Amino acid sequence: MTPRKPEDFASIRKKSKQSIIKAATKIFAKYGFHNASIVNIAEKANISKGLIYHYFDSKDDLLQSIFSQGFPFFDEILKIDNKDINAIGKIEILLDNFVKSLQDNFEFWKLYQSIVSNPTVSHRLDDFKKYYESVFSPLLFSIFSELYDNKDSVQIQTEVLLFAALMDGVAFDFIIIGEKYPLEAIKKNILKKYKSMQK
Amino acid sequence: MTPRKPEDFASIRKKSKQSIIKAATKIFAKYGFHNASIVNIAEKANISKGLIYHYFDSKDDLLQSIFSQGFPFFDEILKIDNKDINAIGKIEILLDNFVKSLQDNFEFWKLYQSIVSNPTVSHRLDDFKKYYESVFSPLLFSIFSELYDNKDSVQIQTEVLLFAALMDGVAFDFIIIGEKYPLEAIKKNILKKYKSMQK
Amino acid sequence: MTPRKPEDFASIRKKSKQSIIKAATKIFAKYGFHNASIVNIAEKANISKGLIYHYFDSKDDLLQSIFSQGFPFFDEILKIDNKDINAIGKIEILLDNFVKSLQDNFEFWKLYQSIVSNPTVSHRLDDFKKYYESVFSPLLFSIFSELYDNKDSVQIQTEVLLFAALMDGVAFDFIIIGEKYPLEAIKKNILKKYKSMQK
Amino acid sequence: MTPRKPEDFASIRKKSKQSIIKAATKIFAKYGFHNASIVNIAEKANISKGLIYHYFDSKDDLLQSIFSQGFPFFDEILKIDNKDINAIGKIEILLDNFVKSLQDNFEFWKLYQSIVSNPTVSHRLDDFKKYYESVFSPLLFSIFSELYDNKDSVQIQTEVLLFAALMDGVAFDFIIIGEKYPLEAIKKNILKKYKSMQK
DNA sequence: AATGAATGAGGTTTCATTCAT
DNA sequence: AATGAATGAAACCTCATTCAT
Repeated sequence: MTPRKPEDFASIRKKSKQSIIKAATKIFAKYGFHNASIVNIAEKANISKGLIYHYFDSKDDLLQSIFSQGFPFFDEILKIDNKDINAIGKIEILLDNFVKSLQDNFEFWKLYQSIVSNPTVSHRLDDFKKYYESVFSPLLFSIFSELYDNKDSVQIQTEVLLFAALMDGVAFDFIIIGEKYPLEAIKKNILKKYKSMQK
Repeated sequence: MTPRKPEDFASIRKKSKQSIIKAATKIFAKYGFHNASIVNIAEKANISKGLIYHYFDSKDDLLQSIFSQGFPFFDEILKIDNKDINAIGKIEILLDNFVKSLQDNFEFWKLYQSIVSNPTVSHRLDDFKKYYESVFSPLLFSIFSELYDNKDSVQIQTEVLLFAALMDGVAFDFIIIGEKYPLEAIKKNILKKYKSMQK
Repeated sequence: MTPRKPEDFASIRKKSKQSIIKAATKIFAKYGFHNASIVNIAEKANISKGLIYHYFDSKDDLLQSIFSQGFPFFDEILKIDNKDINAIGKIEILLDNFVKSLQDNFEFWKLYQSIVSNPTVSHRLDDFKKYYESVFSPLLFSIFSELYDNKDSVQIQTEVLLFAALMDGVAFDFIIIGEKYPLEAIKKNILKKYKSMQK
Repeated sequence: MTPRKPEDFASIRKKSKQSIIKAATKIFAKYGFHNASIVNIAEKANISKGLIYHYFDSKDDLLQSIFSQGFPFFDEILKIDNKDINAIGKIEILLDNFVKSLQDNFEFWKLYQSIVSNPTVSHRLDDFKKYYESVFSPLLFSIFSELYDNKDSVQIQTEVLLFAALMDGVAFDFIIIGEKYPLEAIKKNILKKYKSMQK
C-alpha cells in the first residue's frame, strides 16, 4: 500500500494508452473505422468505454494517435545500417524490410490502407504522409540516382514513382489476398529485375 | 392527356436509375460509402430520397448496382482487338486501356478502391472480383507465357502477380495523388522495362 | 365503340369499388391495418395504387368504407323471419346465423376484431358499433325479457351482456384458433344451457 | 466520489428497465403497438429514446419483454390456494381472480388483446400463449371433469372451451367498454348459472 | 483512474399520398 | 379511368460522447 510515485502514474498511463491503441488498431483494421465502435475497442482492451475518453479526446483522436505511433514502423522499413552498400544492396534491404513490416505489422498497414482510401478520414494521415514523403522520396531518389547515373532528374523521379507504385501495389494485394500471397517470390522477382537492369 | 405507355415508364425508370447511379458514384467516391448519406445522393441527383428507395432496396443495394454496372469499365481495359499482335503489343494495349480507364472513370475506380479496402463492405465486390479473376488472370497468364516461354507456370504466375501489383499500385497512387501524377511517363517506363526484358 | 351510357360508368365505378373493398378486407385481415400497404391491396385487386385514390380519399377512408359495407353482414345475423317463434327459438336462430356469418365472412370479422382492439383506429368503427348497439341490444333485451319474465330490467340487461360476451368470446377464440375450433359443438352446448334454464 | 459498485449499476438497470416497461405498457395500450412511437414511450418514461435501446434490442424486443414480465399476472388468475375446495368453489375463485386481474392490470390486458388480434405481431405472444395453454386448459379440464363427472372427455373439452370463451368475451367487452361495464354483476350471474347446473 | 448509464444528433428506411401524363 | 414515378413526413435505430458516482 505504498503510495505510487508520479512516475508510476505516468507509466501506468502510458501502458493503458498502449493497450488501447493496440486494441483499436486491431478493431479498426478488422471492421474499418466507421464500423468499429468504441464499445468494440473497449471490449477488446478489457476496459470500459468511458476510460477510452479518459485517454483520448475522440474516436478521431484515437485514430490519429495510432498513426502518430506508426512512424517507427515506417522508419524500420527505411533502416539501412550499412551505408557503404551499393544501390542494389540498398534496394534489397528496403524490400526485405518492407516485406517484413507487412508481415509483422499486418493490421497496422491494413488500417493504413483502408484509411488512405477513405476520402473522409484520409486527412487524418496528413502528418504521416508528409513524413513519408520527406523521408522516403529522398532516399529512393538517391538510390535510383546511383543506379541510373546517366539519367536526368525527371527520369529518376519516374523511377522512384514506379518503385513506390510497385511497393504500394504489392502491399495492396497482400493485404487483400492475405497469407496466400507469395510475398517472398515476388520480392525475389523484383530484385532480380532491378539487378538485371543494372548491367 | 393520354396516359403514359409502358415504354414511357420504362424510359423514365432507366433515366432515373442512371442519374441516381451517377450521382451515387460521385458522392460515394467523394465521401466514402459510410460518410455519404442517402440525402447527399438525392440532392446531387436532384430528386427526393424516397425515389432512391423506389429504385434500390437499400444503400447497400445501390452500391452493388454501381458495381454491377461497372463490368463494362473493366472489359474495356481488357479489350485487345487485334489477336495477331505479340505479347509486348498486348501489354502496351493493356496499359493504354488501363490508363485511359483510370482517367475516364476516375470516380468509379476511386470508389472501387475505397470499397475494396473497407473490410465491412468489401464483400459487396465479390462478384466483381470474381469476374476480374476469371478474366484478367488468364489473359495475363497467356501473355506472360508467351513473353517468357522458357519459364515454368509458378514463375509465370509470379510474373502475373507482379504485373497486377504494378497496375494496382499505379492506380492506387494515381487515385490518391490525382492529376499531378505522371501517368503517361510511368506507363512508358513500364513498357520500356518489359521491352528490354524481352531480348 | 358505342359510347358508354352514364349508368354504365356508375356501374363500372361501383364494381371497381367493390373489388377494391374485397381485396382490402383480405389484406387488412391478413396483415392488420398498419402492416397492410396500399400497394399490397392494389396488387391483390390487380390495379395500380393510384386508382385506389381515385375511389377512396385515404387508407382510412377505405377502412371505413369496408365497415360501411359491413352492415348487411350484421343484419343477417339478426334476421329472424318468423316472428311467432319463442325466445329459445330466437336464440337458436341467432346462434345459427352468428356461426354461419363467422364462417362465411371470416375475413371481415377478423378485421373487425383487429380494429376494435386497436385503440388508434377503433373510432373508425363508431358508426358500426352504434348501429350494433341500436339494433342488437334491443333485440336481445326483448328475447331475454321473454325468457326470464320475472326479472327486473337490470337483471335482464346483465343477461344480455352475458350473452353478448359469450358471442364475442366465441368469435374471438374462433378467429384466433381458426378451423379447428369446434364452433358447432359449442353452439349446441350454449343452446342446451339456455334450454335447461327455461324450465 | 467513490465509483459506483456493480450492485449500484444493477439496481439502476433494474429500475430503469422497469420504468420503461411500465411506460411502454401504457403507451402501447393507449395507441396500439404500431402507433406508439419509441419517442412517445421515452417521453412517458422521462428518459431519452437512446436509453430504451440501451436496455432493449428493438421495439419488438420491448414488446416481448412486457409479456415475459406478464406471466405472473397470469399465474395470479389461476392461484387456488385451498386444494380441498370443490369444483364450484374453484370456479368462483377463478372468476374472482380473473375480474381482479382485469381491473388491476387493465393496461396489460388491453395491450394483450390488441396484440393477439393483430395478425402481424401476434406471434410475439407465442410463448405467452403456449404457457397459457399448458396451465389454463388442464386446470379447467380437471374442474369441469369434477363438475360433470358423467360426461365424456369431448364434452368436457367443449365445456372448457365454452368457459374460456365466456372469460375471453367478458375481458373483450370490459376492455372495450371500460369502467361502465358491470363486471361484478356479470361475474355473479356466471357463477349462479354454474351453481344451478350442478344440482 | 474507472464504470456504464444516459443523451441526442443523424442516418436509413417505409409508405401514404400526390401528380403528370 | 388509369398508371406508377415522385415526394417527404415520420419512424426506427446506432453510436460517439458526456457525466454522475
